[in-house]
Amino acid sequence: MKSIIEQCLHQAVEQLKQDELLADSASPRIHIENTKDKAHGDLASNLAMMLTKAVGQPPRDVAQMIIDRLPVRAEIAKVEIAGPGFLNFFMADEAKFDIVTEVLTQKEAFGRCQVGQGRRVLVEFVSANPTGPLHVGHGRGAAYGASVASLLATAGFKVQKEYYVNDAGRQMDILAASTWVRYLQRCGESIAFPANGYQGDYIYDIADALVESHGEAFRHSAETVLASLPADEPDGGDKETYIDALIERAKTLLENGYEAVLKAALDAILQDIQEDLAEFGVTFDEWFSERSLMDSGLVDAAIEKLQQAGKIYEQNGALWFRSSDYGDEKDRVVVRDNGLKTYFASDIAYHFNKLEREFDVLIDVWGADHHGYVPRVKAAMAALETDPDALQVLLVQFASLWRGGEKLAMSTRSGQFVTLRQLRHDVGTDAARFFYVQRKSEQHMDFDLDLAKSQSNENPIYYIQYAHARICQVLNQAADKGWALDIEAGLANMDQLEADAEKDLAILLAKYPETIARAASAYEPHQIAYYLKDLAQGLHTYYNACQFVVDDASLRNARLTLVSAVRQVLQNGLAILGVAAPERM
RNA sequence: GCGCCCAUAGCUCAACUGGAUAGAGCAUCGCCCUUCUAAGGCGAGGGUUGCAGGUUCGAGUCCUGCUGGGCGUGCCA
Repeated sequence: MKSIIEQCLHQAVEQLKQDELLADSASPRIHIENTKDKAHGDLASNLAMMLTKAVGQPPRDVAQMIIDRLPVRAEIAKVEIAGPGFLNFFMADEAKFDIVTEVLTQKEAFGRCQVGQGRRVLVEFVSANPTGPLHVGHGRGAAYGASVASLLATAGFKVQKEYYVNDAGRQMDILAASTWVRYLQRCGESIAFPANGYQGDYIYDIADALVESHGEAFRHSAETVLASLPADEPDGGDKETYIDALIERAKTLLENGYEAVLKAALDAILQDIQEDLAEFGVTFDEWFSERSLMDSGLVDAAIEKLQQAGKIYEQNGALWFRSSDYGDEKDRVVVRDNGLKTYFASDIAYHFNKLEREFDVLIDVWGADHHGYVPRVKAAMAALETDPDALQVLLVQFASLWRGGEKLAMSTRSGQFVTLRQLRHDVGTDAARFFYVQRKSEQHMDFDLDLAKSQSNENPIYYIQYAHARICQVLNQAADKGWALDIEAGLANMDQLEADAEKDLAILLAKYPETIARAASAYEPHQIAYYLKDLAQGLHTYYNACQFVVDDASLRNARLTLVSAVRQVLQNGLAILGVAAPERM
């Protein structure tokens, strides 16, 4: 419908040019919006106001000039000038229900569009360090990233979802050392856990599995392990120095066994994360290993490239990248004075690699605490002569959890945090996915556990699911009476629909495709959530206003056809958000 | 100190990218189940959009300066 009006307005503008009331060079952006107030018709355009200057007449006069040149269309019942110069379009009632046919013929494809034009987009999200289970903070990134990915796919992008696994570097050594100490404790060695180790209980589970599979193969006496190690923090030492020494000791004593311990820990945690996300309805096409980047020499190659571009210099024994040449606050280290490459070095290589895989758009979903990182990654892309604008970093703010009216304090280092798995078990996947995604990502959000958990009218997810279930049950009941829905008869009798609730529903259905397009181009799945609430409300209003299963076959089929179109759109929208559409509740 | 993000009804949040009288849910107060699921519907009250300027036909939205909060500002990841 919008496109029809757009065409008409376009023709009117051309006619204005022919009549020499408007310069040929003028090409106004034709903007059509949905009206908030029914008195303003169904759709409105501000075109006349936009053209005020170009035409040199007051906006309302321009509006009249446009109306005089509008082609006549059956779908448009009436056009009015209103307010400061708005053009208000009133749709013909018959035309309002055309959308129902579209929905029911396109089915799950209804709402798809081509704003993506088949461009290849890589959505990288979650990418939590594999050093422990996912917590609720990761949950928001997971829900958001997954919804953005399916939103983009719906909008005509070719989407690949990727999880970047930080399986290289010192944190992996700390993980191995933490696991080894727990393992030694399980073997009966009296050895204190390092202050800088990963404290969580899950390390015990990995150690237990290690005992199970390898017996005492990695056991060394506490005396041997601790011999001449510096003091740990509780004993007045430095925890960083201590754990580095402990790591070195582990490598020396375990030799090849060290890799085995590390791999056991890494595999166990990765598998846990993978299962956790799968149960959350979040899957990936690729789990991209940082270590594989290192091993295949891509990190060295990327540094080499920067060197050739003259963007690397040495200072204090380290290699620095001149990111400040590209707007970063200061230069950044890529190779430390001890020869180790930084995380940033891997990230440069990773992003370069993404583009080499011929993606047109790169989307990174990051926690907002990493925002300071954006300029240096873009700087690296620019230095490598790739387009920094191809990278779109979407920042997700933290969610604070509330229970019993109190904010839950969380700290990762002490292992005191609510895991994503706990959250799922507590409130269920549907409610969790919906709650995360119903807020704009850059908005700080409060996650009310009691509300998400409550199976009541306070919980918005049930409101939408209930609308879907209601439609299913109505259709079932009609079928039970021998009045199975006849869509053909329904579509042929749409003129039977005269109630306001019915017209409102049809207009809501027509808004779905544009909601998808808008939400996709802004990376805002929350718009889908709000739309679905509106659509569900329209259905509930209709349900209370009219009886669907009536004796009159043509009216009955028309009504059931309308609600089955609503059901289809509810399904399509919920699928994007990763929320189930139950048939009964 | 500097940089980025945020501030909208009592609470949690929207507002179609600058449009008409700023909207929902929850909470409060009225109504509606012998009729397809009341996890529902209809209605009422509730606002100087943090403050002060500016840009223009028009600002919650854009620009500047304040106030208040979050985050960042490592040869950590």
